[in-house]
Amino acid sequence: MSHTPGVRQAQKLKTRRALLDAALTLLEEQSLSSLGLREVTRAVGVAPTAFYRHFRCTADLGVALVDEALGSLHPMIRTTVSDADDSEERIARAVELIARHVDAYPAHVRFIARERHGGVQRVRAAIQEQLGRFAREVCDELAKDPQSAGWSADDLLMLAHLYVDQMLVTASLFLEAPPAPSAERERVARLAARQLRLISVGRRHWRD
Amino acid sequence: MSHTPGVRQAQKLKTRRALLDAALTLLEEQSLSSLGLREVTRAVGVAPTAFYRHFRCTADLGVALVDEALGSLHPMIRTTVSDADDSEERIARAVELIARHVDAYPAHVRFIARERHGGVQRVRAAIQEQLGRFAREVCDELAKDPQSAGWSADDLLMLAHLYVDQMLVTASLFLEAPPAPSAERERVARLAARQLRLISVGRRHWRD
DNA sequence: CCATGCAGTTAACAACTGTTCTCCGGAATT
DNA sequence: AATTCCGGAGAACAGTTGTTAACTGCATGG
Repeated sequence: MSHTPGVRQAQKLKTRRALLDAALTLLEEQSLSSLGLREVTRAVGVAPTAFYRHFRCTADLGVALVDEALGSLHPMIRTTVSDADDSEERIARAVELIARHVDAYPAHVRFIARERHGGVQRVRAAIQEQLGRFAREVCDELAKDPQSAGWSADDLLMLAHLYVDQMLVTASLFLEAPPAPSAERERVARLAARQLRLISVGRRHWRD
Repeated sequence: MSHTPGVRQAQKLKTRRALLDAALTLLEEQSLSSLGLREVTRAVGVAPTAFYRHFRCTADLGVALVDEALGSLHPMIRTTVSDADDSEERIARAVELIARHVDAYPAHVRFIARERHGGVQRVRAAIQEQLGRFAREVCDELAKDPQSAGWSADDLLMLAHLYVDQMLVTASLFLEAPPAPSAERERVARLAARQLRLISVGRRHWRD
């Protein structure tokens, strides 16, 4: 039944977390396909063989990281989109929301950006599937908007993909920019805002 | 003076090409940060130490691949953009142009998409610099268009970046789709065309 | 309270990695 | 024709990798 958490499983989850965190740190300056099993265990301070108690291989660990990273990204997207119709301050708020998320989970964002086209097939597939799910959710959100009247389902999905891709591009730009108060960061924010604005303008005049 | 090509340099360039090609092939199912020096030389059929006659390390090889890959991508972008104003068939032609390029140089496209956010800093920087150059060229091209009257330089550059990113996204989608005559491929082409169209609509109504 | 389960350890394995040094043969230079 | 130059080969190095096996200790469930 596994009803009680137990000291046992608690410890297991703890080292699992440590493995994930260590991997995430190591992945800031390399890609998953070069991440060694021993490298991770060494960083955690645990025997190499302990790794197998949690993951079959580093690719499996990568898939787990995808779930975690996009799980944390998940709530953000809905908010971003439901805010990204036309109003100027709403766009600014959406961009700011992305910036805050990148600040809060930089390693997660970097991991997704890096492994989206990375060298490990299963991880790529996991990311693609999750991003597709996001696009469909965004699509649903857009459909609720009265501005979407007369739009075909296909066109809505195409716009949703545009938004999702744009969000990832923006997040990646924030990642490379120096943190909190910097001119570069403001530049990125303004660029992203204007790009979103242009897309919104295109959306408004789509039916011609 | 190095006036004559010579049998000597010809052979050197030949094995250099072999190294680059072998690396490009190996990089189809892994990323650069996990590409081993010996792995490449083994694929070519030369001694591991021969590698050093051409590159200091695999990162240097990666930078060379960036130049090569984006060199081949270079002429395409200008054509794509100078064709991507508003007319419907022009957009279709631009998308078809991207598709053809992906067919002609799939390994190059994959490499750029993969290493753009990959684990090797110098290669990332090289790609970013080249893409920035592309964006500026696209910007120049857009400026010539009478439709860009009244646009600020910043706004033109932001549109240029939008186009460049959109092109990479599209190229990456073509890469994953099955080759020549497939329904999936047509789906990607239509999606890309509509996204370009929406951007064009936004561009047309930007000054409001 | 005792027996089972299981996270983590230790040791060892063959295979692989990047790098250095020394050498060879043939093109290039004079 | 003699000499230099240099792309490549060969061997050896210390260090790393993933994976297996048999183990230890301790929380768990009967």
